[in-house]
Amino acid sequence: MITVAIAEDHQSLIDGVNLLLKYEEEISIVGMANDGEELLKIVRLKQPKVVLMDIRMPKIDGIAATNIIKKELPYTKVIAFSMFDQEDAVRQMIDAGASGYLLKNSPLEEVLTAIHQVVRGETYFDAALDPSFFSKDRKQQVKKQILSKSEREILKLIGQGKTSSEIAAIRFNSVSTIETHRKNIIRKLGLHGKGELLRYAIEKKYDF
Amino acid sequence: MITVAIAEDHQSLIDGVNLLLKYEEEISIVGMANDGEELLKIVRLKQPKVVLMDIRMPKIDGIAATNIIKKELPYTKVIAFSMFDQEDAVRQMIDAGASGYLLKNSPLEEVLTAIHQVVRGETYFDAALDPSFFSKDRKQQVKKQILSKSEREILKLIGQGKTSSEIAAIRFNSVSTIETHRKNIIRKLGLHGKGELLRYAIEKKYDF
DNA sequence: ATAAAAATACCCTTAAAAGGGTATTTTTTT
DNA sequence: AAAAAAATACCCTTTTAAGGGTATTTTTAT
Repeated sequence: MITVAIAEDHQSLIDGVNLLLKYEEEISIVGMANDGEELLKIVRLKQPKVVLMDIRMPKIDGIAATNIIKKELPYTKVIAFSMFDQEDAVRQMIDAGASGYLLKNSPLEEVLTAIHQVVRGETYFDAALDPSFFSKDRKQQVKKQILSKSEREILKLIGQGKTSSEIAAIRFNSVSTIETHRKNIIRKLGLHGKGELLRYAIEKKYDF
Repeated sequence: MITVAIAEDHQSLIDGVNLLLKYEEEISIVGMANDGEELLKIVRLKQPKVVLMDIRMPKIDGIAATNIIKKELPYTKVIAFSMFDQEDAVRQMIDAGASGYLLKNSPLEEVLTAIHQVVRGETYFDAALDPSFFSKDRKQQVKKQILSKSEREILKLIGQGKTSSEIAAIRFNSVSTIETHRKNIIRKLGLHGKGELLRYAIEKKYDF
């Protein structure tokens, strides 16, 4: 039996993961927490094999919590479960000892894959992430299309509230180019609808 | 001399406040921190009269930090310095013992007013806040126009990524009504430009 | 009862953004 | 050298948001 604890700020996400894992016979959710403090209590008590860890949490954030867990219970695998890709966050989570990094807008089935992979001692990183974070031999685990350098730069500027024409001016591109990049980013990340890209860009900025 | 410490995640905001307070002869910034842990160290060491406290901070959040400070140094006045209005945050900061609550999109001069007011033993709350949080006799301190119930509801939905037509469907209003509300919210909060309202709504959601 | 505030809903225009293409040039990788 | 990927830039349409009004009804407070 794979025991799992979930630490997640947003109850809806907990519910979603719960719904998914509830019917997995080899996986059992032994604890849920809405903040880092609560999580640590649960982890100490239940000693789960895997922790699905939100990075952004009240009281104790995911990075701090991961550090504490890996120190106290080094065999516990931590999978970061974050709203969006954020370079600092990935770096810090890996440094803290996380075995995986999932994006919340990924299909929930990825959670299952990641759990099985980390209990086997492997790592699992979602693809919209910058692949330079993990060593070459892990590259094949990056399945989804990732954002190119330009795309990441533009995403950052979008997150700063810039419009396409402002970004075009900054980068000495035509507006068309930025709009093409926007469309490619949207396609690669699987976003839909008007505000989604801006939401992604803004939340990514804060999600660490 | 009024000694002030600033705890703030975003260096640019620290710089801004610093620039403002640098030329105030009766105010002296005795410490700056980028996270709650660092802040507590500084506060214990320097014992400032006033702490400008970001709510959302790494390691120890503003609410936890305020609780600790008010316990250890009850004469230290804490002014919450938050990106946006968030009911829970205001409530929790007041409970933790904060003497004031500023919004970051307020004019910087308000920081000065707030500092002087709290050292006199008074409170200072920014106006885009729901006035029901503070007692009637403090109402006159609420100067700016505040959002009405509908406006706050719509702001919440905007923050959830809903478009005007979706919000109209949810609330059984016409799209025109929602658009009018949007315009009024924008006007009341002093926002400008395309993504600003969405940015405000999204960030508000996370700022606690 | 009568102001004042809030909620409702429309008019207009403009500017983005998004969703759908195609296409060329440059850079990188094999 | 050839293929693949990234960056560039245009075409088209539709939707949404925003900035500028005006205006009626409903609710709340004095």
